[in-house]
Amino acid sequence: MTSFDAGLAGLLDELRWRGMFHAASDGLEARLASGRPISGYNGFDPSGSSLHIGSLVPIFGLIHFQRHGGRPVALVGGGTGMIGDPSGRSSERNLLDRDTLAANAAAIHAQLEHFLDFSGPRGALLVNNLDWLESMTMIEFLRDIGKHFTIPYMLAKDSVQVRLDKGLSYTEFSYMLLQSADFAHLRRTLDVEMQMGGADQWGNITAGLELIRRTASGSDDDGAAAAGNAPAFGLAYPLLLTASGAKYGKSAEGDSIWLDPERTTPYAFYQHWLTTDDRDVGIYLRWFTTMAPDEIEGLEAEMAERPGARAAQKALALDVTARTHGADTARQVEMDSAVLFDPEPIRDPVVLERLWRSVGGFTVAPGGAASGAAGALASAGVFASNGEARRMIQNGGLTINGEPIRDPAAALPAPIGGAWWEVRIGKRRREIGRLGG
RNA sequence: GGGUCGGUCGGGCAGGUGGUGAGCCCAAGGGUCUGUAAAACCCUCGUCUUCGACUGUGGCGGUUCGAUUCCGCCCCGGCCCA
Repeated sequence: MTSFDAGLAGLLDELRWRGMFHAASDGLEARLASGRPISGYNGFDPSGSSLHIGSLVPIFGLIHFQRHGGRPVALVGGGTGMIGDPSGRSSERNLLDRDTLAANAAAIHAQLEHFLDFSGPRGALLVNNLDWLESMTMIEFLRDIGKHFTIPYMLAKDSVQVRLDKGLSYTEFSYMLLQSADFAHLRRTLDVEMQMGGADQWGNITAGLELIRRTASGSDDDGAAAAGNAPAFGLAYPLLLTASGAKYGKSAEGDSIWLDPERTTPYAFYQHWLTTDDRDVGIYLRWFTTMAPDEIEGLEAEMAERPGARAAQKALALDVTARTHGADTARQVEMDSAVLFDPEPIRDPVVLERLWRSVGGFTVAPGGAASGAAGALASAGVFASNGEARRMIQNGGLTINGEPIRDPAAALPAPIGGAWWEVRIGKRRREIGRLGG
């Protein structure tokens, strides 16, 4: 039986239990224990119009922070994102990039609303560092930011050290100063006392602490004196790796799993979590759900007893999908998955039509059905090439409408209800085909 | 700007004295077993009109019966010098 203080005092205990605690700066624990309201922020990259599951780490950092009474601030790096791309520097391109970045920031905001509560006095905030970085003059930057850092200090950072022999541009070298400027700005304008981030961000986080400490020391900042007398704090999560050592956040094919249902369907999203390695599922339950320790440990015990039932994977997939795409959608794709992976092929045209729409399907041209199965499926886009289709068939990986297909040249089986094919590719792929026109 | 070394399958590398280019490792996919997991084992991994044919060694051109190899120009990356 594990339980945590529901308030700020219990935040670090809970993060430790979840395995999400890597490091905290001195005084953070005492500052949280004081129970006084506190705001904390985490940065997000706005270079795309959607977050992907790699962003779930910082998102859940903020979720747990908010659950324990903190005010989460999500920072989109519109300013840092702009200099991050060294190509495309024409002024026109920059203006376009501004529009894109603004759109991306809005899209990210919408996604974060599924995870964080933006309402009320302690509601989450979204800020864009373009708003203050863009107007800062070079003189201001050098005088207010650069002045407080020594070259030896900057060179000592791990992130710099590993790049010294490979080379890094001045822009990249300066990145920690920009991030420090963000932190100092948020500290000053929104009273944000804490920055959260992955372990790889720790150097940049502490650089921000350094800047705030130096600029705060002259002026009085009595607010921080009560408990934990530092003016600002940092908190880092560990780096998350999969059991097989791969970089977390990519699908088996190397594609990102997006939070945007237009990019990754809720069905594919659910499937991604459902096929989680046994060795990872306990970690993911801790990191990507808010389930209580009892519940997670119960699922783990069940998995140890009857691993084939995959109760933990199912619970994980349903919970994360519900949080990301809504409870109704999550239940729907859960049912769709059950139907698609039932040993019995689907015979009901009504069900097939629904799946064709919700799970995403392909269309076979009227003439295509008569030609060989390999060619028909390749031209319908199910396979990347004719050769891939043949290979799959020859390896025994294709079943259509319950019939194993062994001959690439054989015609497609008769469509169910005159229009539908249920295609099973390997153990995991499921596609619904429709006779098109 | 000068010099130099490189660019070969998704990634990392081999090899190739002008005569059929693709081999290794990893990743990936299929199969068997199980559980839509892992491991293990087997198979596959350029394209096509597939018992056969056609591409293909950064790009464009040249020499040649024939170019990955030789020549010229260009693009990209590493290192050294300015």
